[in-house]
Amino acid sequence: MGIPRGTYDILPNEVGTWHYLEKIAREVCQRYAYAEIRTPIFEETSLYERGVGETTDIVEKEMYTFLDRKNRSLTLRPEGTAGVVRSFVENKVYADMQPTKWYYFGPMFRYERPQAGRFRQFHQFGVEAFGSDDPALDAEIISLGLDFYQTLGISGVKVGINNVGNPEIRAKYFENLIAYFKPYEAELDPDAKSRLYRNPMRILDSKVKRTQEIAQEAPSILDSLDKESMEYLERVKFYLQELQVPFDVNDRLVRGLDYYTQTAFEFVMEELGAQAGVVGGGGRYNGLVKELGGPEVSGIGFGIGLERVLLALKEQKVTIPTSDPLDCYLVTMGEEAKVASVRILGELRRAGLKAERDYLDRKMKAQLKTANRNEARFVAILGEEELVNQQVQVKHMETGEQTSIAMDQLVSYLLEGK
RNA sequence: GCGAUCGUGGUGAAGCGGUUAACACACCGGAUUGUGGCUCCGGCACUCGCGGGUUCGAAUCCCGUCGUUCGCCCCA
Repeated sequence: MGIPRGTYDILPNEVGTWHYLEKIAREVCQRYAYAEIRTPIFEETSLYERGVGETTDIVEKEMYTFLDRKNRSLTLRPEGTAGVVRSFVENKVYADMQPTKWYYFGPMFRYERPQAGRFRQFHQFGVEAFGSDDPALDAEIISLGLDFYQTLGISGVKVGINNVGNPEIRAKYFENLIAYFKPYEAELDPDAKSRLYRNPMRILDSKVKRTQEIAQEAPSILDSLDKESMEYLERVKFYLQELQVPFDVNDRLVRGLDYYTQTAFEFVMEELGAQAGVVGGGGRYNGLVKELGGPEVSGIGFGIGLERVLLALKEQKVTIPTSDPLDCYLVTMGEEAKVASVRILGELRRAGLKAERDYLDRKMKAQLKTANRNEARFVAILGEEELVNQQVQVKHMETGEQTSIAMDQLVSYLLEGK
């Protein structure tokens, strides 16, 4: 037996880091007036088939799908947006005042070969906003994402944006691309060839040299955009400038999910290696709410991969404040003292102090060592002599100073120093 | 799904065909009958992912298998 492939335990000494990520995410969202939503970790399989798109890699080969005892097909969520949109529709939140601005946080599941910054169970922090077509909202979302990285202390995250039009425009653009690539078909690498008729946009960011050369002169989607989409892109750019968000327009930027319309964007950190460089991505999905049974309400959001954020923090040697020192470690000597310590320990804890004692019958020296390891601010020593006098020796671990105080004064003494 | 890589104690690692599997850190104990962070001493792998094979002999070679890490596809 072992842990399933592509998963990992977050041990207590790492949990502090995760708490910190969540805390920053919540604080940033709070500033932008987004509220947290929690949806199930699994959904009906058809939600993803319809929402994410039948021909996407996620749906074709990466879903953790299973039948429950009544033979319903369920799937562990591979991404966050579909479930959130389902909830938006199912709870008729569109009937409330708009826009609706939500964020979420949690594990996602994709059956893939693990790699740097890629796991089968991984964690995303995501944001979704419904009910507005204002390009200022696109800019707000992008800016929120960037703010998250910056607040964490990560620098050098680049924003790439594009406009992928709408399904009709994309269909037309695909034709243009196919027409362009067709004469070169024999020269394309096998991957590119197989994508030619399925999703020619993917050929554009090929890493194969010859394919790259051919793709260099390929038509840009920007030339296929209608006036409305072009203008939309311009407005988003304008608002990003207003928000002082640096960005690059990247007309080759494609996202892996079918539902994107208009704005598509990515957060990239080049130094993180081949796969992990994209630390977040998102876009607008104006048809998705309707596709999933709701009214015609537009939406936009992003997903940020937290394992990749962690990689970035490590790469940039950003340290995270996680220490949680003990207020008092109770050192006992002798059976009677040990018994008496139970009551004292209880009092300390009820008074709100983080307190601990030895449970392994270790010697005083070992107990002090443990206290030291646990970063105890104070140690209270209880031996036979103290017991007789109803006193404890209180030692301040940093200064080494030690004083004798009455047992019933211990709580107030420790609280004073806090 | 494909390619490569590695798999030795709690951790990081040496050993790469021959009687006792280095070393460091961590952990436990002692030096110090009741005082931590430093120092010194001692303890801690009948065994080298698992299965099979080659050999007089394998942690060391071969095959398989499982897993790791990295890359491809794709993505966070």
